[in-house]
Amino acid sequence: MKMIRNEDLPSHEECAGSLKNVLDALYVLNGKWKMALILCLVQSSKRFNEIQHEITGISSKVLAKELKDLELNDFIKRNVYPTTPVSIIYEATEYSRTLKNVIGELSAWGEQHRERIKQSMRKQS
Amino acid sequence: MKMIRNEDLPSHEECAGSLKNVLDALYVLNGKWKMALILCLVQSSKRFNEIQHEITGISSKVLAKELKDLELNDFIKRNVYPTTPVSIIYEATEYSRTLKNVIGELSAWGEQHRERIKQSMRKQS
DNA sequence: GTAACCGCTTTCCTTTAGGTAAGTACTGAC
DNA sequence: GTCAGTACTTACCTAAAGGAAAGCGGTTAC
Repeated sequence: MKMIRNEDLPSHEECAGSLKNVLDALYVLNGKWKMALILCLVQSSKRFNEIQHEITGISSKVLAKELKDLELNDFIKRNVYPTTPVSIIYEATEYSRTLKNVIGELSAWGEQHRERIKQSMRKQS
Repeated sequence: MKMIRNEDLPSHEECAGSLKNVLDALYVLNGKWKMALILCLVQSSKRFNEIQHEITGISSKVLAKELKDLELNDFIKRNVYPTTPVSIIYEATEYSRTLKNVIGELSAWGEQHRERIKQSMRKQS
């Protein structure tokens, strides 16, 4: 008797669509900082040092790299104003605002997750 | 005259809360595969090889590691059934279902993002 | 016996992420 | 001149992610 092979069952095709979507989304939103940076700039446009001050822990090297990456993917815009000295203001694009729901859900989940972790720490002690 | 310093403006405190939430969420959901694996198992419980077949591209080493990690964080449960040979079935926990909205939004966004990329490719050619 | 399947583990290796620290080119204040 | 601030870049390094391929201990099929 042969084993029932996975290929015989149709279930994985139902799954494949949203799976691919999630993988595609994560491809551009990968890494530790991208979502946080988008959230930060959606709330208000900011300068390099302001961002670095707000996202505590990020180094200037990584911040510069992530900003370039986000600009390439059309999530943010780098505006140079000819003041003296020049001001460089990063702002979120319309496109980055399409991530509003994703980031909103993530934030809500993160909040309750932190609470859950705190609870389980209390039980252990 | 002194420059206006960022600290003088209250805006960053409004931002800090949700920023921290997002960072906390990403801390447990980091990496290329975790969200996809959770989605895969929320749709139905599966065996090791079934998962590896569905999530194309993941190696057995990485899959084993990610499954352990997800089990530690209470997102999935590893059930061993004493059949001959033993069946090992991974299933999503109730807690992983709290990510439903996050993953749903991510999937929806990923889908429209892929469409957008396709559009921009057409324009360039 | 031999081969194949299951659920991994092990080894080896390359790539990437990310951190530290220093430096640079400019301007303005003192 | 010197110091501070802005917006980075560069060089160096470590740690983690992740891939390829083989192995392993068991069972079942032929």
